[in-house]
Amino acid sequence: MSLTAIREKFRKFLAQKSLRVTNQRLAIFDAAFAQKEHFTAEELLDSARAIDDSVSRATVYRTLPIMTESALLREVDIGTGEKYYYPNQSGGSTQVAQVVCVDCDKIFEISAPFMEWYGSTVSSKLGLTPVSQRLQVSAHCDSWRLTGKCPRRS
Amino acid sequence: MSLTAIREKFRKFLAQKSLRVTNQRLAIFDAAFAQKEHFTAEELLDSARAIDDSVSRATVYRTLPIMTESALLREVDIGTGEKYYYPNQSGGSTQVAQVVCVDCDKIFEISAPFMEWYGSTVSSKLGLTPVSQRLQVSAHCDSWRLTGKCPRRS
DNA sequence: CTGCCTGCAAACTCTTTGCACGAAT
DNA sequence: ATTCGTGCAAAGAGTTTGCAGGCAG
Repeated sequence: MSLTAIREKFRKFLAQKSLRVTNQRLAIFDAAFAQKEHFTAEELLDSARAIDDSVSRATVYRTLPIMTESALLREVDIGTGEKYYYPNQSGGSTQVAQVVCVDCDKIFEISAPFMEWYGSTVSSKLGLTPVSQRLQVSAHCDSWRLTGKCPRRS
Repeated sequence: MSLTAIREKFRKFLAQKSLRVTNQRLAIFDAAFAQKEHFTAEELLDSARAIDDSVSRATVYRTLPIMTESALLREVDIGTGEKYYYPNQSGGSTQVAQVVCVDCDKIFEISAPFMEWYGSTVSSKLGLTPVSQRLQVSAHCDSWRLTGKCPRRS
């Protein structure tokens, strides 16, 4: 899906939910889809301000849930206190696991279709209906194991 | 393992690490092992104070990592902001997944030995060495689906 | 024009920390 | 007698929210 097509999808989502298309929301959208890695709210704020310096932290925090709901962004919580986001290029609701480097917090997204099967199997045994599942692996990079340093870390 | 045996294990762990056996630490220990469900730091504080009312929030927060390190407690982060804990009766380091009811936050612990295999497989492909893995399924209880109410919820 | 959106700053939640006192070894 | 552990209260991090003014529809 092209960037303009996705931006159009965002406009439509806003319209459909009777939400207004503001410059700030568009700036945040553009900033989000310009990211190459997972990003935090704070990083998104910086990028969005480079596009439209009137964007405030509050608006970023108010816009993120909208973009997550509309499946434009994915939210990842790796338990570090802050949430990470990344553009959902695929458009679908693919099941993904994360491998997280505990040294630099880099996140790798790994397709894990079996997760959904596991979720249903385990839930039904408990009389529950699964909503979502997450699978995360924390790991050291091998260079850390060998040299005590993570190449991506300060 | 009996409760007194576990309490003894706690004393030994403290001694071995040159940590002092204080009334507060023992009260927190007893409070933790009296819990029937997963509990939060705040809940543990309440229970511990019922045993020794001199226990402070700070000491609970300082003791939890000690008990987690010593494998007496397990820590679970389900992404709700606060961490949950529960006594590790088994003594071992079993791989467990969680099924979490999104209505009442009840946590079910499910044995999932394959997680470790998955973690190593996926990590090695990325040149990483796995440290830990977590698998969580969020679900509604069926009574919520049918009646719109969760039996355990306010 | 109406009412949603916005920026600002204060509030919030959970957890951590600096300090001086008190207790375990 | 040391030194670690403690309670208290303040600080911290990330996120949310109340309010008065601003802009989209």
